[in-house]
Amino acid sequence: MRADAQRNYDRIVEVAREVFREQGYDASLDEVAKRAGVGPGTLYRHFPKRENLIDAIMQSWVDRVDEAADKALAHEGSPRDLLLAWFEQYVALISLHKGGPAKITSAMCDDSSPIATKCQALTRATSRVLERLEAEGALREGVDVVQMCRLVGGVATVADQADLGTDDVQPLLGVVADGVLR
Amino acid sequence: MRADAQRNYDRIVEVAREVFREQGYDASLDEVAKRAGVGPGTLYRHFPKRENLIDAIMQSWVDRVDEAADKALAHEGSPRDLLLAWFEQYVALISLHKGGPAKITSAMCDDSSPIATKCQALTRATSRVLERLEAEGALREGVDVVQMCRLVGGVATVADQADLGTDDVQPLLGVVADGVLR
DNA sequence: CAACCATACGGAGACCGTCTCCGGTTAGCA
DNA sequence: TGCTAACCGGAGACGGTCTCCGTATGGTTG
Repeated sequence: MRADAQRNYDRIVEVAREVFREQGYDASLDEVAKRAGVGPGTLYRHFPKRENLIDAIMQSWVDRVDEAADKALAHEGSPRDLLLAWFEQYVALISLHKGGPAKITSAMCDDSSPIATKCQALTRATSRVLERLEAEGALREGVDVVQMCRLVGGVATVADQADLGTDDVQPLLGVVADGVLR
Repeated sequence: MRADAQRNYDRIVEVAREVFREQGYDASLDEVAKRAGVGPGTLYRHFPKRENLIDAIMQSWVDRVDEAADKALAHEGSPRDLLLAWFEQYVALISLHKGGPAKITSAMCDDSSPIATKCQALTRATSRVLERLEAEGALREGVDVVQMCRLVGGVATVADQADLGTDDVQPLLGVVADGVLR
């Protein structure tokens, strides 16, 4: 990649992160281009689809997912506490930007999605939590990772779109936890 | 209302129902106007916001909600069966059009929304089911109607956006049911 | 039945976002 | 220094939302 191309690429990602933080994942891409000081053509050449840009923004995010799982697993407490701790981390991670929960949850299991690797990071981290619960015999039969991600993702999506606060979200996660644990 | 206005109003609603069925709630409103043989101005005068049009389309829908609740309540079986039967009805009702689950679920509890009365019909029907379960002592403490609607709505939203089939949705509803029942 | 006017129509067009095409520019190399 | 492949970026096509305003018409009144 040529030096100027790399420069533009980095600048676009940086600016997009800022714009998406302010306006959510539906923000205008032309606005991103403008703020980055490049033409729309340049932006679309580097990132043909919006998802490609989101993917680029999320590069460092994968590490945070793993760290969050570590943190939840380190926490001592009942299986329910562990699960709830992870659910909260999960929701927080996918709700970083408005529109995120819907984008990420609907891309789950779609390997052709540009953000597929990001979804895999989430399912992998959730698996780690689930394995611990499994080992403790705290899990109901027939519960699998993808289901859990969809359930929690669904809660996060509703919370995101209806602008719910933590107080409204917590009980919902509680129900999901109860439905999944013995 | 003048006769020609009424004629146009009815025609727009009729056409919109058709277009939304084909293309979901995000369909172009200009297209609706065109197919209805009216100008965009006419459409927007009758329905200033997309939700107003959706609301008009859903006029008869409220009856179906009540009927669906009747049907679920008539069904004999365990509390879990009853709840699952209602959940499935619920999902089906709000998933009639693509984009519906998200629209309806995020309008829940927002009295200023044009489709507020429709949401109320849903919560009312859900209440009836919940009261029955309550009377049977099958419900956990601290579960309220809105939470349930959000949970099921969340599942429906994910299913809608990720194009999930019934086979994928059913287990999710099962988890919610287990989380809500004793 | 004619005249009037409040009401409603509808299309031109402003505005915004997406995305492409292509003439011009430039980095990197020989 | 000069060449060329790679890259830039802006003009503009396209499609959607929504408004404004000149025009048409339904309904009423004398």
